[in-house]
Amino acid sequence: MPEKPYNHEEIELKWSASWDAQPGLYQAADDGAKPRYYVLEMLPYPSGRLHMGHVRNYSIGDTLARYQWMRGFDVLHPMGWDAFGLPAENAAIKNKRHPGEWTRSNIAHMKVQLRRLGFAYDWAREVSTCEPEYYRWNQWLFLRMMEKGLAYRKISLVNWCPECATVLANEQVENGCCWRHETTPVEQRELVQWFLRITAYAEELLNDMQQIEAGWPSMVLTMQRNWIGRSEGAEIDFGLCGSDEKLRVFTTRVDTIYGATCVILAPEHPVSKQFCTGDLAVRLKAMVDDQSRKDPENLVKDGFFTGHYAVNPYNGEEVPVWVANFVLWGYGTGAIMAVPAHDERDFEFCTKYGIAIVPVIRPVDGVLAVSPTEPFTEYGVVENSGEWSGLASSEARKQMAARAKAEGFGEASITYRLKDWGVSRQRYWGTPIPVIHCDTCGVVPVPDDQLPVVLPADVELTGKGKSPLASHESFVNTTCPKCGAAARRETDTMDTFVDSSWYFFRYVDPQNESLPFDPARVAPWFPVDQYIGGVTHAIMHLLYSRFWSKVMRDIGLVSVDEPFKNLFTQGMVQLNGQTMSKSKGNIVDPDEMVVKYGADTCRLFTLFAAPPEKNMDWNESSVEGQYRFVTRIFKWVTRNADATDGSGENDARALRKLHQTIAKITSDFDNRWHFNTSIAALMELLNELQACEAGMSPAVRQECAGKLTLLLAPFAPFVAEELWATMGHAGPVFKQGWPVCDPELAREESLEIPVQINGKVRGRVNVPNGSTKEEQEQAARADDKIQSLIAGKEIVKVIVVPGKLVNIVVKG
RNA sequence: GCCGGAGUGGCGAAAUCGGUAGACGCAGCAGACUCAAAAUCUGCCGAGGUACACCUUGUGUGGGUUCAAGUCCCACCUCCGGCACCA
Repeated sequence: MPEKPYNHEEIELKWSASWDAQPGLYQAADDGAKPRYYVLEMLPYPSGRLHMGHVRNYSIGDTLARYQWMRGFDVLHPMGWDAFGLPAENAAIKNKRHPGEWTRSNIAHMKVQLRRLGFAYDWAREVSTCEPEYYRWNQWLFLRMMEKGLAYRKISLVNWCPECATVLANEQVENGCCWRHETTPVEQRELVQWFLRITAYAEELLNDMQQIEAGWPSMVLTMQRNWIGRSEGAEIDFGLCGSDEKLRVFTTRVDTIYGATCVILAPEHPVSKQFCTGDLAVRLKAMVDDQSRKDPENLVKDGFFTGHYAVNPYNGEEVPVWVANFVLWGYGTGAIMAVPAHDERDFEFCTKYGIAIVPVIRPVDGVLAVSPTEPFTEYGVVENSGEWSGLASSEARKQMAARAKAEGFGEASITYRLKDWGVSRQRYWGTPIPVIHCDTCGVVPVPDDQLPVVLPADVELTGKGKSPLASHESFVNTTCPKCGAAARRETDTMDTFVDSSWYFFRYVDPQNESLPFDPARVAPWFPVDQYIGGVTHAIMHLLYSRFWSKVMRDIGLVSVDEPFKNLFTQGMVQLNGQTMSKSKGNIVDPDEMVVKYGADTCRLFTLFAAPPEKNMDWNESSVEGQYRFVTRIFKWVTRNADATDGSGENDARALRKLHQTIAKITSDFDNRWHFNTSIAALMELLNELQACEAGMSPAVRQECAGKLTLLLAPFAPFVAEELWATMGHAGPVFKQGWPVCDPELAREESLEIPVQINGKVRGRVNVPNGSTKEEQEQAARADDKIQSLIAGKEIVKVIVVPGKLVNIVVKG
């Protein structure tokens, strides 16, 4: 067969149409006949167009999915849409289009893009979170959480983004600003809000990390561990002078309590308000409202004495009660005991205001400081602390907390940085929270058989004022399911992170109308074998998903503790070292790439440019290199596929490289996913085959053409399918068996090994593969050049690493 | 400040277990083909030297361990990510 020219457009459009016409092509059999493999990529927000980050994420996942098909697994590879969210509302306001219409047309376009790129998704399992068929189960699950006390309402200070006109979860606040509006400071507002009790699972979220330690990047686990922020300590009640009330503080260093020289309250603490009257009330108000507290980096410690005193329960000493801007209301009890001798912050504060500094801990091998110039914050030996003096810090912590418990003025306690997940959003385009407010019955859950609470379509969006649903009368006005009286619907919607916290379960049973999914169908697919997405979701999405899975397990829907066995976080796609973004105007459009070079080239380039976990820079001229590679491989295979001539003197050489390449790529897949080196190995193979071509027999040409096509298939599905069909084989190519390396054929007959003298390479000798140490040493010594270099010198020793090198150590 | 990760040619990178540093590709240079160009093919391509099948030097900096260090240890510098008054 003469070589064919490579026409990417013709080939890709042809196979694209063919694959689209076979809806069952990428479906999992789900019958247990083959071992199952679940490849999951984070579902996109339907913003309108795919960006290069999507292309990279999905190229990695698709390559893995196709490889696992070829390895004989029953692969589940679904895709869906994280379709609720604020951008749809904003776009609707701007363009006077309904958010649903905007979202659905975006989905339609992006789906075309995904298909054009050749990603092998089972579209029969497509999930779109803005459809009532999906979000009714958000509501159903929310009601189950209410029943278990895991969803609750409370008044609290919450993060409010004025730009979004809604509340944000703690996880959605970055540097005091909204995660979507990086320059908009988040305000604190006191509102009644719905919360999910993620803190009830704090301990489990920490402990179960050992189940996924092997399969998750340690950085993500560390970030989650820090976010949860478990801290062991004690809560201690200080008496208030002239009152029966107590003031509770949290400390991790109760062993230092004899050094406490004041108690400090957060400005928001109720006792602060109680103690501050007259002028102090004005100072307090100013401190509460002070926006600069949002920026902890530049916050200057500031505080004032309330005029009140508290009593240290251990030694009866009276200490002044202060209010200070650096004490956080949201952590611990919102009040601390200040031990300036043993805490950096307390030292800074007390030095500034001339509060006494009393050292009570000495270094294990040192003496107690007299008038310290800096705090000693490490563990040591307790001194000047009554009966506890002489104890080691760690021991004193335990014993002193036990005493507090025994005498009723405190107890050992564990505090978390993690707070409950605020899920209320005062926006339209989200899942309505399924409760009804009745004047007589209070908060009443919507009964299951009335789900879903459907978002009304006819809503006026202005972006101003309160939640759009609140002014929709026919939505708001309803009757109480309990007493039948007139009542009002809840008008807040759920955080969209609820939607993405369990969608991966729904994929397994996406049409289920009586449950979120059938537990029996879901069980065999979990945990997900491989989850792939950006590290930006390390805390929010991944922590919420872990939490939600545990709740579903406790409801009896799921049998695993952890949803994702293996997590892979891919790097960002950048242009000239900068993140691509609309505001910077440096977006590379995948569509243009596909038109110009084809999907195969686009995919190969994203995989070749860098290992998948690293950030990669988009460089158009490098893309052309991939196009050249695809063209060369296409031409080589088409002109050799049914070759009839050739001597065969290069057969062994060609087959050796072929089988070495099979081993290399298989190992890349199984061990580390460095597809850049896999593709480099394919290039090396092609270079070698071109060099050998004239001397290859027809049978070996065909053999190499076929295997090369199979090795290429996970990376460049279109051209591989075309070549496979050209060779007259039945497809699809990604369901063929993955080539197996024959170690005999891959084996090198002789090896060139370097000969070093004193660790410097001085020559190279050829030895038969499998030579003994002695044979290698002999070959090295026999080399003319080596002989002349060691002549007359004393050989101290000779190190031989079989197949690797010979190092002769000489003296003189 | 604390916790991670990284630093290798002009560029993206490779070296997976301490054993030939720079595979593979991009860009560049030279040549072949061509009236010419593009495409394609061949060769060269870290730096310095040179007798060009050779020598010296070289993986952020400075030390160390080792027959041997990009890789291990100590100290430091720079960049990226996360956390950051969490008591």
